[in-house]
Amino acid sequence: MNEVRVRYAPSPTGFLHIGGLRTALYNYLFARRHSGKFILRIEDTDRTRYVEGAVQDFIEVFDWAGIDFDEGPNRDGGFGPYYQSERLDIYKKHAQQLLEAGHAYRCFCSSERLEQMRKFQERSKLPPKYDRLCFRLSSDQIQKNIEQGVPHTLRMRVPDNTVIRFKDHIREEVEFNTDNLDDQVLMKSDGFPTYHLANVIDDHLMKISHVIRGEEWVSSTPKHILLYQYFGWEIPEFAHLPLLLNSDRTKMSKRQGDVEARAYPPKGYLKEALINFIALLGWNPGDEREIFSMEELIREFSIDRIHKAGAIFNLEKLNWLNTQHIRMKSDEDIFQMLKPYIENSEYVNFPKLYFLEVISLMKERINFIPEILTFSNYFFRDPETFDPAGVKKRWSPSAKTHLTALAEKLKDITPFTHTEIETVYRIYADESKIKGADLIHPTRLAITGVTLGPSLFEMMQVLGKETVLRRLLYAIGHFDDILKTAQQSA
RNA sequence: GGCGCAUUCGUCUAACGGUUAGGACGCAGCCCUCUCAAGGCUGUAAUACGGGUUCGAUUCCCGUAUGCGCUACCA
Repeated sequence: MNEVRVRYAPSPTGFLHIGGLRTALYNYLFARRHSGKFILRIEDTDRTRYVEGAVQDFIEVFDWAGIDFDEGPNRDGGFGPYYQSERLDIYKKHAQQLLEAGHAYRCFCSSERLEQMRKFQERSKLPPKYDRLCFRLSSDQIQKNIEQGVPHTLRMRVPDNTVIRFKDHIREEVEFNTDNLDDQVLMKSDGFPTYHLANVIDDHLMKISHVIRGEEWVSSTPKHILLYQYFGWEIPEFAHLPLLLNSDRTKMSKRQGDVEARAYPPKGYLKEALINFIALLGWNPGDEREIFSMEELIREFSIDRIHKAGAIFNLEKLNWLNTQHIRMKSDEDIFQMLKPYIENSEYVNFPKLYFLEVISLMKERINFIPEILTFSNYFFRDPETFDPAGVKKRWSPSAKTHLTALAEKLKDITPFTHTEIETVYRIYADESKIKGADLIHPTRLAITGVTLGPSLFEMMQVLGKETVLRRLLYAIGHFDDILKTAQQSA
């Protein structure tokens, strides 16, 4: 195999969506797997749909996700420029070449005429194709039109009744008859090329070895092959990826969940989880492993194992993968990810060391990074409310007596470590002939206000003696009020 | 409508002619346990349909159905 060179070639008509991210990822994995190059090319030939900031968004998301391209905007690899809008001369030159060889012709038809023609064809149940009116123009007429400055496009001349076959790495052999192909516009009247022309020229000039793109391009591939043949160029390998779908099996779009990749990081998704997840949407290693790092994906990835059918983006599995990857992170890494949320919270003043301790207790209990702050806010503030159901279940008059006695004992514990605390609790339970649980639950409720959370004794250690005693004393002091409130809450 | 592509548990998927059709998410139950998670175990649930080919089809072929893509001077 020659050097592997692949590209992700988005059109900046919107921010990067999940499907695009997966296409880019597969290209990237394939390139790295084969020690090749991954190129980012911006296909900005449609000036009417251009979205400001889209290119910036692509680059930011790739940067976040760890998909680094070898060539592209601001990363010259000797095959630039990488914006198609800066390559207009190249397209013009090649278009001229096709024109001279008779593989393309000028079309002076107005968009009004084309539209009427299409409507008629639709009504008559004919295949919608250009009727080649301008192909039959005499050279005199063409000359006259040009002199009069009639705007025109350049269309490719598709041969009649010819079968075009190509081998797709994912779907075996695909076959088209050229009779079903339109004389595609190659150059628009504004001087910009269409996707088909620019794409083929750039893929060739940039020495792209494998075209890995979405399934929506399968039906245009025969046109591209024709162009390669017209130019006398070597045809690259093709792999058309299955589409990503909404939960109702329609093509993935907005309205249903977040399709823009940029929406995921702020929600607390790890790049490792997102990458892992989308890699598995249409690909699998052939065994039962499911957790992969980028390095492992690069090592294992193979085009031949890409699935054929479209896949629904299943958020629940992504969430599960997120918890898996969170648990594999160090406390320090999680702290770094949590930092922006801390800075935006009222807890900014707590020391880093304290957060690290909270993280080590919480990281196996959360699905998303920011939940460390929201689920366990009792690490940062005294409880103001007490879960009524928990109170009703756990607070008995005897609990008040025990809590009072325990508060007294806790004062003397030094160092205030979870083992020491637990020992005191266990001994007290034994002496009082009650179950540990009957002490633990009321204590938890008293110092956190809720019935869930990490191991009580470890939590007490992190909170510190002072805070624990303050909360305990408060709860004992308001014991009856809290109980009454809980009972009233039905 | 035409052309193309696809079709295994609800979802992501494995099985490339012979399996009690496997795994994962989700859901349910049990175990563990100071709660919640996590973990362990068990359960739940699928080859779209109809014909062939074959000793034998999830697997190969042909139809049908369904879904999706394309059918622009959009990509």
